[in-house]
Amino acid sequence: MARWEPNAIGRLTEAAMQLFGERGYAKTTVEDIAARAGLTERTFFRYFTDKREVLFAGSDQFVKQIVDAVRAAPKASTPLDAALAGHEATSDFFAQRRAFARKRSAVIAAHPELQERELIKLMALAAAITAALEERGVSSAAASLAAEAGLAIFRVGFEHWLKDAKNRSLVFHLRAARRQLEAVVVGPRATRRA
Amino acid sequence: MARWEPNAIGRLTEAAMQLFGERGYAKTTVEDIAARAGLTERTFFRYFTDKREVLFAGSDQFVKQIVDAVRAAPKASTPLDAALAGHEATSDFFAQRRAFARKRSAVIAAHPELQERELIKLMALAAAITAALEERGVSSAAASLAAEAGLAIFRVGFEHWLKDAKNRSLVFHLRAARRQLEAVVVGPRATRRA
DNA sequence: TCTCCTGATGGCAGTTACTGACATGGTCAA
DNA sequence: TTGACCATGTCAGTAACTGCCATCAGGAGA
Repeated sequence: MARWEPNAIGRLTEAAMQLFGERGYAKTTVEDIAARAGLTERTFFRYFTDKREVLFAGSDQFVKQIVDAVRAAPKASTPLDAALAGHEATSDFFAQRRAFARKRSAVIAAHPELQERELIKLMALAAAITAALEERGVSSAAASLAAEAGLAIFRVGFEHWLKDAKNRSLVFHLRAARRQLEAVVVGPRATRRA
Repeated sequence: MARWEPNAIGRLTEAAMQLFGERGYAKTTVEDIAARAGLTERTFFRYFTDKREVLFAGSDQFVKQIVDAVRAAPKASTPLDAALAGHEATSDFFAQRRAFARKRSAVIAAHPELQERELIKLMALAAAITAALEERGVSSAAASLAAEAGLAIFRVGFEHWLKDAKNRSLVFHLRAARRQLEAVVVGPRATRRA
């Protein structure tokens, strides 16, 4: 028998999600979170660099999954399509966790401190995608723009996916957003690409 | 003669920029900043909600200037062009402060805590631009995408402007980035818009 | 079986960001 | 001259975060 309950990180994360939802971020102390998880404040700070980070554990693997998909995209893909291939690779993952994603997004949306952390994680993702695109021979500026435009598409598509009463896939919403970005950039009366 | 030295906010901001540059963000306390500005910690927190905010004072007026320019853009402009008209409206402002902008950007780039704050300010700007575009009759999703794509252009253009040894204007770099985004979205062999 | 080492956890003291309540004292209008 | 004003100061308190050392079950080796 193990000396300690397993999965301390998971318990802390779960406790934090609950408490932030119940009382709000500012009104829950790290001690509260640790206590609900059956641990102490000190242990919390061994797993997470700060109070915000508790909702963002595992984002590294997430980035890796996306970057791998960018690398694996067909050579002929445009930079934007390669970036989107990365985001589409998360569709199955999210499909299994729609309810959880909704809760988590609601908590984050309600707390600017958490939004800040989410934004910097997304920019780290953008930087990783930019690097992956550069590996593919895309120029630095084009890679940045494709990565950031891809992120804009992801943000809009993800939001619509969360709200979608019909439960259509993330891929569906990403592609819709992609078409819309094209229209917005090129203009309504533009000739479409060959 | 005034009872107190004038421009407390400016002195605090200047002191903070200096100290963050000299010792780094983490190693300068709010008390340090206040002392260099000839004030106390308590007064610092009357002007700024937290330690990070000291580098972001006045961002409201900044947003207002951009949103006004978006509103003033020609009716016929595409959503993206209207958003970019907003960003171009800052070109003269920045032209006068290139050296300051470089210092400030260097300090922010060196400190993730400050990047987080900058990102959330930029997202607030995106939200304001989105609202302004919706006022113009642009659909919600298109407005979001145009605002975020505009921001991507701004970020890339601004970075190039900072580094530009030839000191070309921000407008120049924004337009270059805009062209590049179009290429990235539509694809290299695409037909250009009429 | 004994022993030693490892590794997750706890305890504790210290620093600093931030807040609320109240005090101070030039300045300026009446 | 006076009194209200208001930017600033003082002080005490909470909570985020850190460094250092203690604890102690379990596994490896003797």
